[in-house]
Order: sequence, then C-alpha cells, then structure tokens
Amino acid sequence: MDKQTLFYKLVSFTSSVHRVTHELTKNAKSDSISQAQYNILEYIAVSQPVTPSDISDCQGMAMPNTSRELRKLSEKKLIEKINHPEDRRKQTIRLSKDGEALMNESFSTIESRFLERIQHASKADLEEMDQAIDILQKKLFY
Amino acid sequence: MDKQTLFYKLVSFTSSVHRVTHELTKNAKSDSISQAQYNILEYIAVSQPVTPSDISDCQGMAMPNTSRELRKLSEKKLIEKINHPEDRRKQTIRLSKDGEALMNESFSTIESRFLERIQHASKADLEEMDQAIDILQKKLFY
DNA sequence: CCTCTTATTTATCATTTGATAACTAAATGA
DNA sequence: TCATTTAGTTATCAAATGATAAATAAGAGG
Repeated sequence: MDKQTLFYKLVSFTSSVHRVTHELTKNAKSDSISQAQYNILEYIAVSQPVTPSDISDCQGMAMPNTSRELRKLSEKKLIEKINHPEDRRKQTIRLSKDGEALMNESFSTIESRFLERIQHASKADLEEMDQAIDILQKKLFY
Repeated sequence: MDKQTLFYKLVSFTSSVHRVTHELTKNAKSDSISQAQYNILEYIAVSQPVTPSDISDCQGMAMPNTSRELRKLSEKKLIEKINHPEDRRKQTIRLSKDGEALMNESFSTIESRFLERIQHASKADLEEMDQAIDILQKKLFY
C-alpha cells in the first residue's frame, strides 16, 4: 500500500461520499431556504451556540455575505441573534424553535433514506462500518 | 451499535470528509474555470468518455445548463466534442490535451497536500486506512 | 412516410453567490 | 484620551447557477 495508490483510492472514495451524500440530502432541505442558508443552519445545529465570525470562518464565506445570509435567516425567523453580555460587539447565534423544527424535518428525511440504504446490513456489517469510520475520522479526516 | 447511532456518526463523518476535501482542493483549481466547470472536468477525467447526458445526470445539472458549461469548456479548448459514429444525436466528450494538463496540475497539487496530511502515518496506519476505505466504499458509499 | 421520442442547443430570466468599499460601534491599549 | 483593532453591517456590483420555454435534428416504430 504505497501512498500514491492510497491517494487515488481516496479520490474515488471522496467522490463516492459526495455522490451518496447528495443522494441522501437531495430535496431534504426546505424550499424556503437556499443551499448556503441550509449549510449555515446545519452548522449552527451541530455547533451552537456560534458567532457570525465562526460561521464565516467555517463556511469560508466572507463576513459581509455571512451577515447578509444571517439577516435573511433571521427575517425568516429560523435563527435568533443574542447580544453577547460581555463583549457587545459579539453576537451569539442560535436556532429558533422554527429553525429547530425545520432542521429536524430535514435530518429525519435524511435518516430514513440512510436506514433504507443500510437495511440489508448485518450486525457485523454495522460494527465494521463503525470501526472504519473511526479509523478514517481519526487518521485522515481529522 | 444501533443504526441511529451510526447515522449520527455518519453525519459527523461526512461533514469531516467535506471539510478536509475542501482544504485539500482549495485553490487547486485554475482561476480560468468556475467550480461547476471544474466539477465537470473532474468527472470527465475519471469517467471519460462520457456524453452530455451522463454529465447532466451525474452532476444533477439540467441539460440546458450542462450544454452551456460544455460550450464554455469547449471554447476554452479544455474539452473536445466528438460526434458519435452510430447515433448522430449523441456526442462523446473527452478532455483535450490542455484539459488533461490542467487537471493533472490540480491533481498534483491535491496529492501533495494529501501526502503532507498523512506524512506521519505508519505503514500499519496506511494499511488500516486502505481497508477502512474498502469497507465503507462497499457497504455504505456504493 | 409520419409520428413520437431522444439528445442536445439556444435564448432568456431570476436567484444565488462572491467580492469589495465604506461604514458603525465597541473593545483594547499606549 | 486617542489611535488601533475587532465584530459586524450596509450597499453595490459582477459572476455563477438554476429554471423554463422553445427549437433543431436524428433515431425508432408503426
């Protein structure tokens, strides 16, 4: 197993991951938000509470654009902006009740597609996948 | 290892894969093409020869838009459209010499970043990653 | 030959995304 | 206190992407 062979394998693998992720998430997002807005909500959902700067860094989106999208999400009542008590320049962003509900809906659509995909997996298969994910997460996708 | 736990693990894993892929490929594409055009070239590179319909299906891009992007790539001399000998409605798309060169450049940038990322991996680590990729590719990301 | 279907193109338009300059307001620190 | 830095906003513009209608042109099947 030389490194170059592993690289080619990785290219093919990541392409598969992207394709399958796309299949699982396709149309799972509400039509009322754009893809970028969905990505932001997803990030907030798993990392909240976050600041606009966190979002900007993590999504690779310039601050003015992040600010614009957060304003739209706020207008749609999907997030809440809370002033930081100590540093009044900072904000804390959280999903609103509506935002939580919207993301839960998406996640449950995605989850049921995932369950369909692995419906024929045995207990041993699940165990193997679990371990494989651990290895890759730790050694490659850290 | 119940399926729901595995699902949550998968969500976190795919998010890591996307983040790392983004780090590896960031700025690796030539400035002369857009992201969608790069995605198309990458698909052609690993799957050629392909037809415009293949690209449309695989990229989830509507035919008129696929056609437009292929025209732009063709104008940039990065691909060649060859008429199918049997069915004259069909086309065969291939990378041109320039297209090959451009993709090779990108791939080698990405590869060197990958090598940097795994520079401290032992022979056993590489072996483990290789097997983990095989398992996931076969059982989950098929 | 005629109709239907398939593969692709052209044209057009709305929306989204990305980039930049200029701004406000608050903290920081000499 | 005053200059500088940090966090976020507003405004604006260009470019990329997505969606749709309508066209061309060739194969397929009766």
